[in-house]
Amino acid sequence: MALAYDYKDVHYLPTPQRGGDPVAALFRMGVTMTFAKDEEIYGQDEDADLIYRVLEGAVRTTRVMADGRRQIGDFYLADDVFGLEAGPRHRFSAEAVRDSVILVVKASALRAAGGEIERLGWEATRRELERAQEHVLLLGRKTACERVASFLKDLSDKSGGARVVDLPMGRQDIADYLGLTIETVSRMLSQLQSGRIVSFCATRQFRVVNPEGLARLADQAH
Amino acid sequence: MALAYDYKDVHYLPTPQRGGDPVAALFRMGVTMTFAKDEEIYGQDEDADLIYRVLEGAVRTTRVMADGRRQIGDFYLADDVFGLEAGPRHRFSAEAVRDSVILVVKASALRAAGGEIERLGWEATRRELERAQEHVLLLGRKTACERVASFLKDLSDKSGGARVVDLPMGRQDIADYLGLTIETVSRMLSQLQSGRIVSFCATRQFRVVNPEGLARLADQAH
DNA sequence: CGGGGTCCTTGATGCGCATCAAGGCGCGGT
DNA sequence: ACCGCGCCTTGATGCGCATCAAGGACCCCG
Repeated sequence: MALAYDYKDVHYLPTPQRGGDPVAALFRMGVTMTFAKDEEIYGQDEDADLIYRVLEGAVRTTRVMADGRRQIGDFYLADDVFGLEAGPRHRFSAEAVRDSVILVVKASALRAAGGEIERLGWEATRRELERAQEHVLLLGRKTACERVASFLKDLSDKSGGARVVDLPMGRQDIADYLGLTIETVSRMLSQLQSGRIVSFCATRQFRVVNPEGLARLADQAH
Repeated sequence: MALAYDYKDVHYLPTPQRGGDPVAALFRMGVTMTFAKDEEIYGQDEDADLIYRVLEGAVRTTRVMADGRRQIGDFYLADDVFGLEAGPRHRFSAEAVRDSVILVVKASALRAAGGEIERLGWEATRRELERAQEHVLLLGRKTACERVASFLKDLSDKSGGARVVDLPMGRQDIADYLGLTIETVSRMLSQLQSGRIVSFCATRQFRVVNPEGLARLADQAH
């Protein structure tokens, strides 16, 4: 239901100023929308006419095979831009991982703006590509333990290297991102915990106990 | 050795006209270079100041982990553009799969050109992203047999849906692209052949015997 | 405070692909 | 033609992760 949204959810923005962030320029004429947990933001094979930015919450992009196997392309947290992963049509769908507030802008408007603004769109696309390529390496050549370690490290890095990190998503989402099953994810998390690499304060919050150990497990990659 | 090339390999181009191809505009002021089989075109962590187009031959992008595990990011055949997969520095290296002729242009020159030309660069980056995301799905959720089938179908599609297709790369490269071992690739190829899906005329050339069967195996993806 | 549902963990077993090992095939050199 | 070497195939075995199964932890709601 990307475009058939409720108008109560839409708010026109008075030129948001998010701390001198250059990407904010992309969204000067956007609208905000709210999505409930697990609500679809856009669907596989829908037109890719909009681009999006997370204000609050978390988003996943997913692709489902005919028999139900699911792959998550990426997660997007506060300030991340998504929806660029497409030609004319989206190859993945996007869903709210939990209740989320999303800023939306027309891609065509962006293209029309030209120059500097357009270049920011290219930059964002390039970052997406880099992340996708890291993901390819992870899925192609890392073990289950390395995948989970990479995932936790990535989350920690995204939070500016914080030692205590929240997991916005459940175990099934992690599994579908890492190309594993929920049981294997759970086992690897337990294993990392008993190896004093991380420590779970709650099901969805962990502490990095041994950052070097975590990096070593994650970055066997050169 | 991307930049320390031999000058004998460099030829300035008299505005190449490749059949009205729009991407050709990107390369109006490029130079051609030749690379021998397995020669490096650019290295991991090198500056990403150039973009490339295959004129003849084939190229692979690779990433090697500390312990030698290797992942191939993608293959590039005649007319494909590569080298966009990067911020300031390349995350993958690029090597010639066999003797190849490559057209090279400065990315900064392209950026300076602005407008229409720059947009083509964005388009090319977006196509790269789409391919990387297909690769993620393949590596995350497809079985060995499906991966090999997808690979063969992809090659056939790239050749305009040809029934008889050449494999420019060896089995090890296929394995490193698909996240498998060389033995498994070989076994799956044999299996597809005895299932009358494809038929190998030579080690590096096959015929698509049953296109629907191949598509069914490859495209369990919606 | 207790009941029920969802999500998560842990254990037992099995399978798909990796690993180890041994030839076979094709191709270039002499 | 023949040899030698690299690449590929095929077979035997093992391991890592999936699958199947059974609780346990947490949370919402009465």
